[in-house]
Amino acid sequence: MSPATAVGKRRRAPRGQGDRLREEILGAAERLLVETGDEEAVSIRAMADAVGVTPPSIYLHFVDKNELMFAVCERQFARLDRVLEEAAAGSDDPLESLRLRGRAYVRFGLENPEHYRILFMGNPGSDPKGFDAERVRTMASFDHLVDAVVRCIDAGVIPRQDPVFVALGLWAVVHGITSLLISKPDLPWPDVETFADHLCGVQVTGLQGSPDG
Amino acid sequence: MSPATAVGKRRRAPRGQGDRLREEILGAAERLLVETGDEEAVSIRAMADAVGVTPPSIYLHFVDKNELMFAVCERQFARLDRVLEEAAAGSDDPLESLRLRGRAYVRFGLENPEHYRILFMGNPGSDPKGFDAERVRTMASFDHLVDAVVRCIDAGVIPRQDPVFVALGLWAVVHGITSLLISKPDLPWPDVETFADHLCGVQVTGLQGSPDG
DNA sequence: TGTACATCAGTGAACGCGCGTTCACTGATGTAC
DNA sequence: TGTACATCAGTGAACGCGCGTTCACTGATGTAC
Repeated sequence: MSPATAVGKRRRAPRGQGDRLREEILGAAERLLVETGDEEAVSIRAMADAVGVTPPSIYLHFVDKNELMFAVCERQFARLDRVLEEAAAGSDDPLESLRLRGRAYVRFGLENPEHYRILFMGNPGSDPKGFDAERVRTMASFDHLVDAVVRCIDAGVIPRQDPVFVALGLWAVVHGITSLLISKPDLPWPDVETFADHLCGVQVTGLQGSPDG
Repeated sequence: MSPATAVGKRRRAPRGQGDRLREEILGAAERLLVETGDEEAVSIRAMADAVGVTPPSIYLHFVDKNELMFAVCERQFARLDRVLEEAAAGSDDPLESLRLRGRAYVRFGLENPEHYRILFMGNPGSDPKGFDAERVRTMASFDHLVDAVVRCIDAGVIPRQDPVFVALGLWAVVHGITSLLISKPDLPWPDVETFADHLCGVQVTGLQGSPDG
């Protein structure tokens, strides 16, 4: 069933619209990540097959696999940011908004474990080239998190201190929950939402009486 | 330089001591993880080469690659536990001891990123078979962490509550720091020890005034 | 209105590579007679 | 004390596989004359 799965379901794109295939390929890559739950399964051949095209066609739209995976990461980053912003908009209270953000982050990771994995659990050496620290540092969602922390500080619910430092700490906490649940889903975890809320809550509470620096 | 790197440096094991090679192979696997920083580089061929032996020899000592990687994980688990116990013994104060434990955990991960990766950042589907949740749940170091939490509760420095729940939370926090630093080492992180101490401290402080359940 | 041509999306076959694993074997060494 | 033999650590060559990538090509379609 694997070879020629999609044969015949695709018509060659009309003249000006070669770019259509590009989008279809990216879509197929994401679908393969979801369906197989395994980054290894996202091969040039598998993507071509999923789209109903031969492998060399991929190279009409991406110079190599690295560039393709880079594009996939970019799209997931944008999606994550969108999801977090929407969640954060769910409350006017800055602390509650921050909490919603954390909860949405964990949910995003658990609903899209392979997407999350390529974004934040990869080997830095084997991440798509160019998709490096600089890229992560400048990603919108991190700035948005820092802004959210600033709003909490301004509102007086978090003591005044370096918001980037606080943001990195909160990120580490939600990342810890998310990635550990992804890698070890069968441990006796408490309910996820409760767990995330609890840990974020504890973290924020702890910031109040921060004992040392 | 890669082929036959180790040629000649090995003598065939004497009669009763075939098991020697087994240990040498495991050692080579660990060395390869450290040196290449890439689990992919730990192939049957690479290990055989590192030990100065041909690939089929590996199968005299492991039924397949899965069993070999399982053995590597077991050894790392034991090593982690040893490291944590030694660190925790550094103080008689239960809270300080817990903190030392957290700090040592992060250090272990950052000093052995690929070892850490195969233990706690793998895809559950591609972890060595048998090295599953059941194995992790029963690993000594987790029990030891729970015990350490119990000691804190008994000493009154952490409010009385389910120690397994608290332990999972603390684990998630140190895992978050460790794994994020491993995957994104180039972000503008604060000093690692300080950061770990700070987050663990905040977490413990937060547990005092735990706002909800 | 008809035809030659350039454009461009996509193909088919092949490349070299490293992987895990299998199979029939070799050759040193301790042991039994 | 000498020799045949069983044991056992390790070898050499090969298997089939899927991978990323390249190369010369095909054939539909819009455009210029």
